[in-house]
Amino acid sequence: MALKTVRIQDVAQAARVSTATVSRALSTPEKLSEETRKAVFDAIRSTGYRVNHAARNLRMQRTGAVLILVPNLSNPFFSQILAGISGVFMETDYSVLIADTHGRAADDNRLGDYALTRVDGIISLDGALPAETMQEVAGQGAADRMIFACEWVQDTPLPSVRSDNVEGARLAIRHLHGLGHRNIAHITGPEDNVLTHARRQGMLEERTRLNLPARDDWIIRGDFSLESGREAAHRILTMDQRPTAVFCCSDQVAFGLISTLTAHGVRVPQDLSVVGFDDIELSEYYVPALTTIRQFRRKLGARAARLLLDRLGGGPATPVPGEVLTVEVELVIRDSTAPPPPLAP
Amino acid sequence: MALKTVRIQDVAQAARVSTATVSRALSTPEKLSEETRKAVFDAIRSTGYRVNHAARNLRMQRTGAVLILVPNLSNPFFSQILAGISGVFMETDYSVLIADTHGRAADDNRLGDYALTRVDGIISLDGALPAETMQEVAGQGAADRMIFACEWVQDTPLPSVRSDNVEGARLAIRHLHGLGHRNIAHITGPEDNVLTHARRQGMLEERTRLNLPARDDWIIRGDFSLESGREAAHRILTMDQRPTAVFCCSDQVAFGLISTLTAHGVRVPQDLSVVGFDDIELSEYYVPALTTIRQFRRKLGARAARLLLDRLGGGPATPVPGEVLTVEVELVIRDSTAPPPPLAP
DNA sequence: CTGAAAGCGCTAACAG
DNA sequence: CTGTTAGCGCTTTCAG
Repeated sequence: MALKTVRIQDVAQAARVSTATVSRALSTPEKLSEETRKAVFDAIRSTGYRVNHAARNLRMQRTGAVLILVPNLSNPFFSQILAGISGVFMETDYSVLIADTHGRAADDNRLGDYALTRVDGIISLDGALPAETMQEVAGQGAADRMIFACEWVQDTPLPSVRSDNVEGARLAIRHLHGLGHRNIAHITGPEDNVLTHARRQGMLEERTRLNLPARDDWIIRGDFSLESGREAAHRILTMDQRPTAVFCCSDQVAFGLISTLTAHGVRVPQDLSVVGFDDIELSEYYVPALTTIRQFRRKLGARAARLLLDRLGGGPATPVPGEVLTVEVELVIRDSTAPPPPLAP
Repeated sequence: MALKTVRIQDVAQAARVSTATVSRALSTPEKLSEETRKAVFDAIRSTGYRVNHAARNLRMQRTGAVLILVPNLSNPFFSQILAGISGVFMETDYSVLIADTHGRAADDNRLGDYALTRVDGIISLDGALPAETMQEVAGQGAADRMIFACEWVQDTPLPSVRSDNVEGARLAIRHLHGLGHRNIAHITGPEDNVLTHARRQGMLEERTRLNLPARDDWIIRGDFSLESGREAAHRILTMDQRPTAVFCCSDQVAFGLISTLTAHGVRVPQDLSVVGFDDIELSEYYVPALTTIRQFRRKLGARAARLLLDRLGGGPATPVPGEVLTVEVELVIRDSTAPPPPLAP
């Protein structure tokens, strides 16, 4: 601020009106006489006035910002959801704050602090918020200003926007079954994650419905990461009876799996078929191009943003608490799936 | 805010001191008597007080936030830089605002608006800010509160933190040359991008130094994207004389290239070697695992954050304007490069 | 339709 | 070491 800051009062002076009028020109221009309005806007332009948000927010008892809680900023999966969210708020006068919870949400009561004094609302992409944090948020009356997107916390009354994870898993299994696979393994996410449960459930349901064999060691614990895909590959390589197809809880896991399998001479899809989940941009360009369940991440983010906006603005169609908005998913068939090898059992 | 908000005054009352004392307890606790300090902190705890940042910021003539300008949020390359930046600011009382410039930086004077009233400082990962925007920023005295990271704007006095792009390109070419390649192509970034120039320059320098053949059509225009890698592949497939190796300006381009080449029966690295740039997490898990130039993105982000922090705080070692901090890069050799095929010229 | 005036909650002189 | 006090720049009654 090298140049002295232009206040609303300077504008008022230049326009020969009161500060109240300038303020009104900004918020409710239609309530001013044509003449006055023009004078004010001319003054605004000539003085180079910019509103001071700190002052406005203080006065209005709001912060003008929303907080996005991301489990892991360096995971490309989230960036497109962020893009969706960010796109919506860009059109509003809210600023978007982004915080990485690093898997282990704000240890101290930082979240509480933010919830109360730094932001008007929160979108959490992290479903692993500690119960006490949730309590605090709820207890502080911030509950109607927080929603979940993508992930969510079980048994919370907060609304959420999520992909149809169960259906996604079903689609994957059905696709593999349609190709002739019967021995299908699944690499899960971390045990405490809601997505893990939803996808595994869909997988199990469909497996049962189709009467496919169930072996315990075909459910392999992972954590959505590339590394866990690699580990799963090693597990599979040492199995006495290998599955002919693997449904992975994320594309990253699928990449880790395929890369390691390939390095060990197992060909995908000739020897083993792989289905991912997410359809990140890269999946189309993997070798082989990955068959996967597409999540509309941008749309999901945008929808979450709008939902929060509604609640903040006391919008008309304010959804009931606990509402769940489900975004459809779709199967994208590429080159990582094929009929099982003829000689396989 | 269901519960009435606790003000500094309420704390003062509870602790039987003045508001000034409470304020001091928060900012300079060492200047209070043991006794008073304890009383205040007890009161803070019992009342559940939280500072109101809008008020503090208004008073202190600051905003308590920094803005990160990202060319494209959905590009995984940036997310880890963000993580690095975000990690540093997490330790401070600055909030991190993230805005996607969508390649075409804030059309309206939104950036100016932000620069002046919503944030104390800016880190731009976008080197393609229109000149007029830069002018505005400079003109507003915001120049000493803005820096670049990763990308930068040519001929600007603003400091920047960047990878050693030229050296990275040299390393790539040297590696390929060491394997026996002489016919090396390069897929560039967009023409108006500073990284494009730096990397191409390094590439050309080294090619000259090593006395390698230069063909114009071996410099292929791209734009860092997967799609542009695919397009480049098609170009290469139709060349009368194909290069035996390709140095790509980004890992994404390399993926697009390899995936398309593979689909057309060209094997990497047996028929053609490929080197990327960035070393995004996935590169290690690609098929084949990608040989590439590693950028320490997290470190780069963190360093940029600290640089800005210094300038905001008027830190001791405030760097001179225009300073360039260079972060080293390194060659990571994996499986996408090999000696050229024996039969090739 | 417009103006005067009262703060929003906090910090920083300035006194004591 | 602590208290008093004057605003930071804005919006919003309440009058006119």
